[in-house]
Amino acid sequence: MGVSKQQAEENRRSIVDAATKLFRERGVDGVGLAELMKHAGFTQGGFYNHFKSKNALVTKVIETAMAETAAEFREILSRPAPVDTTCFERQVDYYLSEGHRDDIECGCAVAGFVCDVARLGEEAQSRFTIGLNAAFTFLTELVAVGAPPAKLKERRRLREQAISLYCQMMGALLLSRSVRIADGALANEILVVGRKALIGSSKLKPPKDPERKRKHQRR
Amino acid sequence: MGVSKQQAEENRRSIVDAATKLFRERGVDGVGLAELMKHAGFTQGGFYNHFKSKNALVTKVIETAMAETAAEFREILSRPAPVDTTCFERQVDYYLSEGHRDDIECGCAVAGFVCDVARLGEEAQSRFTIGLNAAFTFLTELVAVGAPPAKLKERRRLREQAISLYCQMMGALLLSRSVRIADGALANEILVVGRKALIGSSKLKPPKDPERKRKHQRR
DNA sequence: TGTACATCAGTGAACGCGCGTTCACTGATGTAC
DNA sequence: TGTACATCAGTGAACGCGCGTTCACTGATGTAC
Repeated sequence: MGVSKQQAEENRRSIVDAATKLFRERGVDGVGLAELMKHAGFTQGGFYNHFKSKNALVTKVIETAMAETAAEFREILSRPAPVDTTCFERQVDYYLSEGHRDDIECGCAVAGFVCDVARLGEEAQSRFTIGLNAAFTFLTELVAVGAPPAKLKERRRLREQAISLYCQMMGALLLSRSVRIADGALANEILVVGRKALIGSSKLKPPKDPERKRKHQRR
Repeated sequence: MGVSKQQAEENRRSIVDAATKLFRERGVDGVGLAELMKHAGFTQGGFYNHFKSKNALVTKVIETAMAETAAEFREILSRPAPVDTTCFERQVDYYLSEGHRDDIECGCAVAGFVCDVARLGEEAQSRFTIGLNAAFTFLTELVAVGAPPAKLKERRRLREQAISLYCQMMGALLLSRSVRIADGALANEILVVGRKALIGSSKLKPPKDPERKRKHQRR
């Protein structure tokens, strides 16, 4: 129907946006191109003006989602408000909230794509890796804030802690999602336990500060 | 072609066995009934002599996989050899081994189905819940062994610790699988860090025992 | 115990359907003169 | 600046294919007498 180059670029964006939500919610195999294009506001024939195959879209979607994830992390770290220990806590509280669990289509892209990506090829995985590393680095920054000075010298240790915390956080999210319909109580318990353990463990070896310790136990 | 009732029962089993492997590896949506029946050694028409739909098979597969998982846990706990702290360590070492990560079709059923189950209905999820609870209970037993006497009185705390450790363990397994093809080094790092953190954290509050503490730090 | 028959697991072809992909066509955009 | 034309995003029908499911048929199993 004749469309400006800029408009075409925006339309391509719409397709990727629709896909990033639908793929997360129902899986790559669970979404057809006809439905996808309809969600983006087009007819299915137009798809191949933008991507050479469904697989190419999948790669693009993961790449985009991961780039956005990484950008979000950078944004948080560069805020005028200083990064302090509550930063990590807020992150955990959000990540393991019922809201985030239930909002799969807009939720964490790593958790949303982790299963599909394991079954996809090298190309998709390598885009995924970028976002995953960004998440690890981001968390490393956050745990570094609360870490005792001795630990600060060892970036490796901090990264290890971040990786381990991230696994726990994402694992809890996925498990909570997987039983939500059948057993809401269990699903919520997993979230609560996860928050408690994560926020607790980030303070396991803090600078000696009895006040903080008491706070932790009170939870 | 005429088959005894016992043989028919065994054949149904073959279908479930083939499905449990294929579904784990490629996802429920990634496996067709024709291929599935071929793997089980039959033609596709016979499927509906055993199940009223693909969905019914999915439910049955999850139910069976979860029952087997639970049975395995019971078997471990009832072994003549006493359950000691190495039990937990061995479990973690196996769970986060490269072998277990790469052997998806025979690996942990919870990790294998967690993503599909989140998208399935209540029926499938409720079967899944049974296995998940069994895993939590099993891990609770294992961490109870190494826990200080004070903690033993509080089953709730132990269960919380078990849930949190399980999330971490499964999260690490899934993340390692998701980047294995594109970045084997990162995939292995996740496993190593996970083992270190899990085995370390299970000993974070042990009975005061300097020997054990030194061992932990040496890792 | 032997015979006649109902049962039902297994076969393989066929069903309609939605999939990913291709195609001829449209017409505004963007370019060449 | 105005005109003629190439480009190409979008349409919607069609392609072959594999999906889940159904069906008529087969023939050994299991049952009734």
